[in-house]
Amino acid sequence: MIDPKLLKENLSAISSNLKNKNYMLDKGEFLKIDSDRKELILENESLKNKKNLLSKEIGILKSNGEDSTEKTKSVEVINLKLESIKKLLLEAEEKFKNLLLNIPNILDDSVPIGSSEDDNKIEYYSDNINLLENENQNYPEHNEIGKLLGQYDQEAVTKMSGTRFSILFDKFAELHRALGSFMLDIHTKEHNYKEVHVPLIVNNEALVGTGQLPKFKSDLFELKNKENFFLIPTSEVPLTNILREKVLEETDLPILYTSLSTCFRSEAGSYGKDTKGLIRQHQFDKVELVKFVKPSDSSDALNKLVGHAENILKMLKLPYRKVLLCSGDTGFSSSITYDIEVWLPSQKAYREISSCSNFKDFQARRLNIKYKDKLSKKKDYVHTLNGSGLAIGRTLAAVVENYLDNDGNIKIPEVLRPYMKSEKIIKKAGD
RNA sequence: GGAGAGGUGGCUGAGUGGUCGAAAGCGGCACCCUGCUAAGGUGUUAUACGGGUAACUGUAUCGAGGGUUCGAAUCCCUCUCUCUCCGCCA
Repeated sequence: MIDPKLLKENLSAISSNLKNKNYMLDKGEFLKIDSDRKELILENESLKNKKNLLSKEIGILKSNGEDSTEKTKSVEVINLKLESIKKLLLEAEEKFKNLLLNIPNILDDSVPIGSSEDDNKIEYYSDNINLLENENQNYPEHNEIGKLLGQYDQEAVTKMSGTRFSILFDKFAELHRALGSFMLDIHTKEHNYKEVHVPLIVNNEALVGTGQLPKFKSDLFELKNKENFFLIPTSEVPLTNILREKVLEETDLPILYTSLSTCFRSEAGSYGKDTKGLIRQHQFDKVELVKFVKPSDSSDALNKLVGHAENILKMLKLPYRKVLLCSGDTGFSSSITYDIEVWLPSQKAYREISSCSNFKDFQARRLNIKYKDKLSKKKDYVHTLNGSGLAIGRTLAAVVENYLDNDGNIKIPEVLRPYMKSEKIIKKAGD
C-alpha cells in the first residue's frame, strides 16, 4: 500500500509515476475521499471528547450524591449523533482503504519507461554453454522428449485433472525432486536462507497483505466449501505473512526465508498460451526466496537476490539472460523487477524462470511489518523482496531441452548427480 | 470433535462499573552520590493517528469483534490463541 501521506503531498509526481505503470490515478477523487474522511474523523473525535468529559462529570456528581440527569440526557443526545456519524465514517474509511489497496506501488527511478515487454532492458547474457551445435535444427520440446522417454503422459493427466496439469514418471519425477532439493540446499547452505515449510492454503487477509488481493482474485483458486480460503499462487504469500504485525529489532535484519512449495494459478485469460508441456500450469512447484531488510539495504538486497537466482542457473550450466522490466511490465506490488529468463532451444527463445522484485514498504505497510531503529529507537516499515529461485517445472524443461544429446538421451547436470543416485543419463523407455 | 482454565504495558503481576492508560516490582533511560564494572537516591519510561512553532492537547488501544450502560480492563455474546484432560487421526 502506498503511504497516503506521501501520496497526498506528492500527488502530481506520484500520479505521473503510476501513469508509466499504466495506472490512471483520479487525483480529484482521491482528494475528495480523503477530505470527506478527515472531516468525519474530526467530528467524531470532538463528539467523543464531549461525551467523555460529561461522563466523567456524571461520575463525580454521582459520587457526591448530586443530581446528574441533565448531563445524562446530553450524553444521550450525543450518542444519537455519534451513531449516525459512525456509520458514515465507516463507509468513508472503507472507501479510502479500497482506493489505496487498488493503487499500485510507485516505480523505482531506475525502471526504464515503456509500455510492453519490448521495452524491457536486457542487462546480461550468460555464456551459452550448453547450446547444441546445430542452431538451425528443430529441437523437440521437453514434453515430446519426455513422452518419447516414457516419463511424461499428457493424456493420462488430462483424464483426471484436465489441461495445464502434468504427470511425471520415473527419472523425470526424480529429476523434479532433485531440482527442488538442490536449489534448497544451495539457498540454505550458500546463501543463508532459512528453509520454511508453508501452508498451501491461506486466507483473504494474507493475500491482501502481499498484494494479490483485492485486485487479482481471478488469478487465484478459491476453495468452495470453506469461506475465505485460497490456494497460494506462490509461497511468497505465506513466507511474507510470517512476520505480519511484527516489530523486529534492527539486529534481526535481514531475515531470509526460502521455501519449496506447490503453487496454484488459475491462469485465467491465458487461453492458447503455452498449452504444451510444463511451462504454464495450474499447479507447479517453485522454490521461493523472501527477504525482509532495512530500507537502506533493499536495493543492494535486490541485486544479491537476483544473484542467488542466477547462481542456480550458472551451477546448472543453463544459458540465461537477465532482464530489467520496464515500467509497463512491472507488477502491481513491485517497485522494480528483474526477470531471469532461461534458454529453451525448442522455442528458440528465452523464457521467464525467475522474477525478482523489490516491494520496498508496499507489502510491509499492508502487513504492518516494522523494525525498530537501533539508534533512534524509531519504528519504520521494513522493505520486502522476493524472487523465484527457481520455478521447478520450467527448470526441468530447460534441463531436458538443453541437456539433450544426439542420441535422444539426457545428461544429468553435474551438480544434480548427487541427488539422482548417480544416474547420469535418462535412457530411452524400453531399454 | 468434547470438557475445563486462561490471554492486562519490554517482562512479572494487581485491578469486577467512574478521577484507570492502568498499582507495585523488575528491566530501560537521565541525573545525583560514591576513589575505582558494587550499593544507594531522585526523576523518567506504552503505541498509533490527529491538532499546535512550541509548552501542550484530542481520539483510540488491557487477545479480536459486537452488545449492555451516561460511563467498560471490569458485566453479556461471538470469535481467536495458549495450556490441561478426553476422543479421533497421517
